[in-house]
Amino acid sequence: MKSTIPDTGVPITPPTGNGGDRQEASLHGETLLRLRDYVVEGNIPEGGRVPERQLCEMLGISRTPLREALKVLAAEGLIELLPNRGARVRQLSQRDLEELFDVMAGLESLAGRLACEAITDAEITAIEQLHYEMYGHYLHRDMHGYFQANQRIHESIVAAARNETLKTAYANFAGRIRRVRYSANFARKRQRWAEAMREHEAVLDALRRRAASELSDILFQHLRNKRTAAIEHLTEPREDAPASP
Amino acid sequence: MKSTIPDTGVPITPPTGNGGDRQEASLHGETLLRLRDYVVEGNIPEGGRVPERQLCEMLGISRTPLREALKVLAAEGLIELLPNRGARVRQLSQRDLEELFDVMAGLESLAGRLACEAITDAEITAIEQLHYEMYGHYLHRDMHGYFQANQRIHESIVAAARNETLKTAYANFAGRIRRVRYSANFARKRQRWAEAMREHEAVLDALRRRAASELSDILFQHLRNKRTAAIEHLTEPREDAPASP
DNA sequence: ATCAGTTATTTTGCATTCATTTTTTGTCCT
DNA sequence: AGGACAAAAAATGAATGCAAAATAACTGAT
Repeated sequence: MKSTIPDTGVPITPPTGNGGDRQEASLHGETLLRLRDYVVEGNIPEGGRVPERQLCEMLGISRTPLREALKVLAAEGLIELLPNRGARVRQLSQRDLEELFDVMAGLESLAGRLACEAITDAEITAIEQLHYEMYGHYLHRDMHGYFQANQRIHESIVAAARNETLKTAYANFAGRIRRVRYSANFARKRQRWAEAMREHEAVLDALRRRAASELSDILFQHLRNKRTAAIEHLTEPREDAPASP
Repeated sequence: MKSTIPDTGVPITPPTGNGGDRQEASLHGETLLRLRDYVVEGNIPEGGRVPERQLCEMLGISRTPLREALKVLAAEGLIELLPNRGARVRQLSQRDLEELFDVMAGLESLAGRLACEAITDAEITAIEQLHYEMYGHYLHRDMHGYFQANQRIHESIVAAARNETLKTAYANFAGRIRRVRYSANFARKRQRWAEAMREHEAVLDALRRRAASELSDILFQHLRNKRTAAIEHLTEPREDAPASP
């Protein structure tokens, strides 16, 4: 067999009890949730083949609901379906990444704008808390903690926009670049770290003043800078690694 | 039979020759395209049931590819699938519409911002042409022509953003509110018409100057105003109709 | 040994079939 | 008549089966 899925010999989650606390009546829905996570979490290498047969065994289901789920994932942009040649995990070109980051920037920019119309003082306080927490991680050079706090801040802004449609779209795009986002989060680029901290302070400032268009600009620029950092990181992947093996 | 699909007795498009000039290798892909158009064009009343069986006969296919297409359309937000109770054309609440308009506003706002970075003088000239054309329709009270020119202007801005991901997302959301958008395009509200013309002039002005954040603001506000007009139109549907039958 | 051509195996796409669930129809009772 | 219950019909969800396409394996020639 030439599949690219690491065969652990066990289903992704226990076959009977469903994995998380989510409930899904239909097998198709359940499969969709599990498969989406499985792909988003990077269990299959980019561009790797995804043989239906093997996934069926993995999930303990027949091909019908699996294929339905694959079609949906393809529509979401996570995988691509080549006619008669099966599904592959979508490989994102540099251009794809640039586009995705820009769309994310647009959505967050919008979220900020809308948030200014509806956000409560309590919500702002909560975001400030997250900001301080993030600052702590920054001081301790805790990349992972920093990343998580950062994510939660951005999610809080999206939540404050009070727009479920936006939230869903945001989650969808975030899923597509999740792997890259994490790994490319200016690993060891301390300069960019400091810069990002300042940008976040500007975000908070604009948010407190409910300055919608200003916040919109700041958020867009913030994500634009993140995009630049991410692309750079991918172009010159490891600045501390030896030049040759 | 209690379906809500008008039964014309003929397939949506001739079974053998495919409807448009689009080509799709798989039956599933073909079905998806045809069904999406069929729904977007409003052939099924809102909230109407979509019996698989009937659609299969209509399209001359078996249930498997049809069901795959339905799952995708559900993921796109055009229809909803109730467990064990089939597919319904998604009924948009007023809140849903508000959210959709806002997201569209965000995407167009982003498109304008990005367009400022890459748009050519020729493209701007083309948009100006469309603007004059639209002005002509405005003077002649030609709603349909006005609407189409308007659409093309917005599409041109999105195209000038040079972002396929954005373009796809935009098309998706546009599809969801297509019906409402058209019917609600301030029918007979001359005041709003004039206002929209002025806003479009401001758009062109900012575009010529490549004033990204300014254009972003203008486009957002423009769409916001459209949203208000659309919602109003739905709330008080016909201002010239008699109050009682 | 390498490569073209051919055959065998696997994989995909779609149709069909089977088991449940829902909806409708029919019947009986008040 | 009207409503509650039960049986029949239809629709959905998922598994299986089958034909076509693609991939892999094999053969033989250079």
